[in-house]
Amino acid sequence: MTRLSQYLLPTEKEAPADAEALSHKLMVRAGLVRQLGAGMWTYLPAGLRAHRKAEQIVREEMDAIGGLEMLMPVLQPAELWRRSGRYAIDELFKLEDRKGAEHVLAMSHEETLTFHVAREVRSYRDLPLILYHFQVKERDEPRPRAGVLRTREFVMKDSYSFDRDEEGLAASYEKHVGAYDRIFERSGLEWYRVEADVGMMGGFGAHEYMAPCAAGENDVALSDAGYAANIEVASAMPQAVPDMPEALGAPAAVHTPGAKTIDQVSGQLGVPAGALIKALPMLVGEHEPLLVLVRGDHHLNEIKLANALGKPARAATHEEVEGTFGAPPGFIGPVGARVEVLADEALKGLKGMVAGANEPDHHWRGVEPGRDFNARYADVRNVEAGDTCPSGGRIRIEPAIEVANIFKLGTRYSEPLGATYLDEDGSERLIVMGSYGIGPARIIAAAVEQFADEQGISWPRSLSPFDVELVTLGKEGEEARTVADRLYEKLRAEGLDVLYDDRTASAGEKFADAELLGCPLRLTVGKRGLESGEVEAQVRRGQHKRALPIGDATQDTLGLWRELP
RNA sequence: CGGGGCGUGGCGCAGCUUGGUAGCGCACCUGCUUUGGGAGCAGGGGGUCGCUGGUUCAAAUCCAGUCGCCCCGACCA
Repeated sequence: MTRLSQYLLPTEKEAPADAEALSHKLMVRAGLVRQLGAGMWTYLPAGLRAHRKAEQIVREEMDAIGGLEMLMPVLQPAELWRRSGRYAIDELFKLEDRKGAEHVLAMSHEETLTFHVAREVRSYRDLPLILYHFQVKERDEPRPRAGVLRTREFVMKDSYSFDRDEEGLAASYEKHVGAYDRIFERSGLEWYRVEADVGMMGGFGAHEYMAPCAAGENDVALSDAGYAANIEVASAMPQAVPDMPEALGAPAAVHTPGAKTIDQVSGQLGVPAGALIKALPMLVGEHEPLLVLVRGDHHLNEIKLANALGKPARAATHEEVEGTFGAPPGFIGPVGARVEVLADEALKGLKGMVAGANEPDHHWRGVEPGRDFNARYADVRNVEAGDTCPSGGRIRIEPAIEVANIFKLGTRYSEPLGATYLDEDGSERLIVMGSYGIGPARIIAAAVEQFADEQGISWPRSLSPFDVELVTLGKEGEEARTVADRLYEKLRAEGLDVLYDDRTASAGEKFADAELLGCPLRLTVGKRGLESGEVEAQVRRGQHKRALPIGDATQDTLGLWRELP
């Protein structure tokens, strides 16, 4: 029974003043969600329907690859997290019960499920397994933001694969790639599967599913040649520097008073920023000094640097630069450097460069990497729009929201939690794991972001809280009401989810609300249409209207529905 | 955690500079009229001015503290 007169769909003409992101504004205005606190959101009935639509797509595709649904608690003993070494994570909510026993609120369920599998799985005959659940995750986010996009509590579908070996893991991983590809195909979103950072903790590989939208927190490097990677790990051929200065037989000192920044140096010397060598004094693992070089117009990517070094590095402070690096900040350079030098690969083979002279107010011109200083090389820069990707296309960079990720865990959890099995030869082996997350709330928020227009939300039909919004303009006892009542019952009998706006409100108000909520199809039954024996159908995406003869309205609606995006 | 901003009926805001017991629009309730693009008229209900303390005869307004929320950055298993 979804008559709007008896439903809770509190729409607002104005968005909350503190809302910034489009999905935040529209989901509140359309009556889908309400805020309880920072990063805490309530789903109202219609919002929950959309969330469930996303969940159901995920569930069906998980079941299709043999995933087994279960349910694990959010409240957990702290001990489990001590064993995996994740107890110290700041994002983990910690609490005590009345007896003083320590607990946590789970931020994901690797520990929990590995704990169970360690007890229930004994033989290679029990493997492989894919287990999953939909459960609330709790994370003490440093900064919740953008409505439902980044919250402290949210539902995630997380699945975990358990295999005998890495070969098995690869197969389970591929199954998830297939399932996730189908999930996002069905969702109606614009999406990309991109290479992701595997982080310090794991080694084999990871992908993220990204939905491009303005409120996205990630930057994704894309090319028409099919390249897609998170900017954190993206790699590409740099663009050539225009108007490079001429090469010199040997470096020549130049006076550059007060020129401490790339802009100042390139301005004073009249050379492009790309002709400069940007020298970044870093400390690796807090102690080892390292001078990292990138082209003047490029930017260091600290994640790629950490991956190249095998451990994180941070920028040295001014005091540390003068002490440890023996050079004045702003004029540091690789020629005659006292510390180890790591150069970005984009510097290889360049000539006629400008670099700091390690003396106040001086630079060198005509510097050539390899000739004038030695360095080891690694790809540690951010790709830039316009670079050439490995498959030959030009890179563009778009903001996107991470809607899912898949990750090869290996034995990261099976080892500390003792998840082993007996192999055919009787030897005890560690179970090899993968973990795969997907956020239904982000899917629906991304859909709102991607397809909204001036009037409001425009759902893809796969995610819409209702298939059809039926608007009657007739009052109790009038023909338009009677006809709409009948149509409502018929459409429901055909299996469509119909939101029936039977309120006594003005036509304008009903239409505006319908467009704000954004169901893919709207049917209007009013006196005007009935005079010519028709009801009006309006497709939300593009707002094209079409008249349906009353007698065929049910079948015509079903036909229209099947063609919708 | 660093920087910035904001807390006044459900939503959006004014009032604060210069203290005198709270107002506007929307929404809501009642009645009548209206009914294909956010209706009209009339009547009405609803606010510890985030909280605590201080100054004062008197605090939404001044002072101190505190809590909450938003944005940028850092962070993001």
